[in-house]
Amino acid sequence: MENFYNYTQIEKKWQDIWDEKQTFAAKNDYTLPKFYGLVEFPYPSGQGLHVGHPRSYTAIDIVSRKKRLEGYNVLYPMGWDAFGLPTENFAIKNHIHPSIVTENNIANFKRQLKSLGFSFDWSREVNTTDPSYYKWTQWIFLQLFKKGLAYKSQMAVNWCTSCKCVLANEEVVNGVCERCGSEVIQKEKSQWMLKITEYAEKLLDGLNDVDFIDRVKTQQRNWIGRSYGTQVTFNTNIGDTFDIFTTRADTLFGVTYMVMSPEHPLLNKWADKIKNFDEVKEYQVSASKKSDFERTELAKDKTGVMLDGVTAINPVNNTEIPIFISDYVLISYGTGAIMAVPAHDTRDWEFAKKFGLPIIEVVAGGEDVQSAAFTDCATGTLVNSDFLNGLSVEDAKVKIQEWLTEKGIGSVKTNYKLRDWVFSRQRYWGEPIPVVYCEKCGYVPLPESELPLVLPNVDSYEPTDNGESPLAKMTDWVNTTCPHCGAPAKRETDTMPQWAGSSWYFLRYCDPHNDKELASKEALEYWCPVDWYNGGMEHTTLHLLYSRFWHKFLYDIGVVPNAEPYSKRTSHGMILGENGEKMSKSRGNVVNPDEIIENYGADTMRVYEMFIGDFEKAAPWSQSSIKGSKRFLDKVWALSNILVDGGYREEIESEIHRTIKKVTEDIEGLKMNTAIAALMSLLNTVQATGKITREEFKTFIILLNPFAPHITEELWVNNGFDGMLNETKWPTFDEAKCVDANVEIVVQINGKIKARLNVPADISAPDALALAKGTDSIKAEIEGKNIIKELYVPKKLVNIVVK
RNA sequence: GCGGGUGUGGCGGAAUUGGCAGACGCACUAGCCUUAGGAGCUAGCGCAUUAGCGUGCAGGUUCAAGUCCUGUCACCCGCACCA
Repeated sequence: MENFYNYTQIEKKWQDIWDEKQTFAAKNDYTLPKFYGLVEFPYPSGQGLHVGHPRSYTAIDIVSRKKRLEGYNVLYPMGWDAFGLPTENFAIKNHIHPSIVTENNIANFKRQLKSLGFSFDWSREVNTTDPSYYKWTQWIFLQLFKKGLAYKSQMAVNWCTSCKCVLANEEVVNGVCERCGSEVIQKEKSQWMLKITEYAEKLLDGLNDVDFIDRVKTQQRNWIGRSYGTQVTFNTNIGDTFDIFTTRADTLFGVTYMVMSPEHPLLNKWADKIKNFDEVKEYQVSASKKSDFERTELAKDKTGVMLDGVTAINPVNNTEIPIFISDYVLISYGTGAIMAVPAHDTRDWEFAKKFGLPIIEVVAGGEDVQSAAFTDCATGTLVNSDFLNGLSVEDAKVKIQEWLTEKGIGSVKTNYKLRDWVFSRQRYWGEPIPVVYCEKCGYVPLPESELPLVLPNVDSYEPTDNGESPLAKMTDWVNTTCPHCGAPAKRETDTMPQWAGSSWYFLRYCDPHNDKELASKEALEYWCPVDWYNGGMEHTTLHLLYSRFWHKFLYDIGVVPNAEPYSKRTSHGMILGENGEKMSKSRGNVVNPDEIIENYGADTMRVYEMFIGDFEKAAPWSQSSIKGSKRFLDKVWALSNILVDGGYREEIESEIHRTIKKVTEDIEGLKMNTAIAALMSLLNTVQATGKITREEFKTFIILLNPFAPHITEELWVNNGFDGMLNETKWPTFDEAKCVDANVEIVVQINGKIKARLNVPADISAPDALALAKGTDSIKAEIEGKNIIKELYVPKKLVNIVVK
């Protein structure tokens, strides 16, 4: 038999068999133990599959295949997150309807995925652009609307001055339009919002109950950004009061001025009290003109205007202090106003220096506060603070809180960085928002019986001049009647963002053809939660957070059985170009999966991507390293040549047990690279003996099967094993048989290796030490010296300390 | 600035509770085989020609440190005036 196998033919053969037999279709038998493995469904772009996609898909495919061999009923589904801007832009540019572009792209992606031999259950394929799917996306929106979690709000959006069109944040690159390179400004528009902030607490607390990798949990926690502090009411010289939020109420005696955001509503109310209102007005205008980009760039250079005529009174000492407006205070966080403590806050310190304001130290223990702010909360003692003097920061916070509460001017307050989710896009290629606007009734939800509200098929889906959705031009579609009062009304013409369809797709996989509900109760009870979800870190604060939000909402209204959608979340590292840079067309370092499959085969591609390095870390592609994986599979193929009858041979039995243990555990820990290394080692051992027994061979190819499913199935039938490999059982190991009867230990003198000994694995410490000291080379080393200490670490080493 | 992470051969990367650093693979070198080799097989492969030195750098704990502690440098990712 030749040493090379015809991977093209073999892989096609097995892919056809799996397809035809529906080998990997999840069973609807809800009595079986289940495993729900999930990977992020792709956006079917025109570029086709990226070599990064299969890294994630292969890993969970391996887990899924192993779980099946272990007897689980496995759901490993795939679908298409197909609404979105690139498709729409491509459609506009090439004058092809987005639905056709989508259809073509999906066909290409599907072909590519199938050519990699993933064990997806294709009978459950979902597509977010399919009306029978987005019917339920719209349905969920209606439930959110009914519960007051979807609302309209006036807010600033990105506007391209040249395209005369609203852009999503992703379309604004370095402050200019991604498509034409023109300036992007902020424009006020009315937008649909989802009240994700209402779930901030639940989203945080839920993290304690799930098995997510730490960096995902940390990133979500930081993003939600809970901070505990105090809301304090300040009086003014004109009688009005206003609130500020602080986490450092202990520093109240160090407050030397106040700052309000330029957008603060009290400013207009105070217009006639503020003597320099013209100046204030001017500052407000210039602040509003700054783009986010400029605001970030100018972050270090503090600007502001002092109010002339209105001052604040510090409640702890009745000192009159100035009020400034400055854009370093954000209207969207806390109360839009702060107390400034330059001695103990870096930003306040910079501002105070620039405007020549006093800096009063109230926490001692740092450097001179005139040269830098002392912000450490863990050390330091209160000074210049009357009744707080001598306390630690921690104690002072408690005491001042009590004092403020007693006076009725301060209360405990929790704030979040998380903002509500801007949910509308002025675009064609998205789910229509199922709401009608009636002059009399306002925004009225469509009756559920009218869902899906189908995206009308239009000839022109280009953005309009005035920043409205292309749907706005479809007057036939737009003009309707109010579901509430029957009067003429207009449909909402904005569509949902791409994140909508992907926020619940994993639920649909449980029961994808259901036309009565988004999925049946029984299906959800059985399959939820997802047992293992792998995806990119870039989705941690977007898709992953959004979908947790929707899921928690669906749980609250009784649609899903669990509070958390995913039990376990892992994340893969990126596959970089050969030069170590991110793969991109412009860098010219993109690797095409089709070419790899053509030249090396899908099994080699899979093994290589798993062997490339630590799954969680980025790894550069290497065109020469991939040959090692191919060579490995060629050698596996050649094992048929040296196959003999028999069970595990005594001399390699322990290595086989160790390998089963290693591969079994490594797959669960996503350490695919070391699992493959263990299989390579076993192969090397077996090859050195010149033969392999049937039992050894059987174990070996089952262990390899999840990694390289085609070649192993072929070897299975070629060598006369019964049935199909995927119907067999995962091998088991015996812990007791994982160790050899004899092991090599090293003998160290003062920690330096001086000899190696072969000893029985269960040798006693005294015997091991005696044996070591009886060895010639060791005898010479300890001759005439004092033995201070001697140790035996079982199965590892002997260390003799001499002087 | 804040948060998270990473530093190990020429390269990708391995190393249970601290216990033989460099598994496995790539590249490379020599030999074999071949009409030929971007194929295969065999052997070698951290540095240093010896007892020595080696896991970013400097200390420390320990019989023993890639692993623990203190300090420090570099790079990567995320957020970015969140009071």
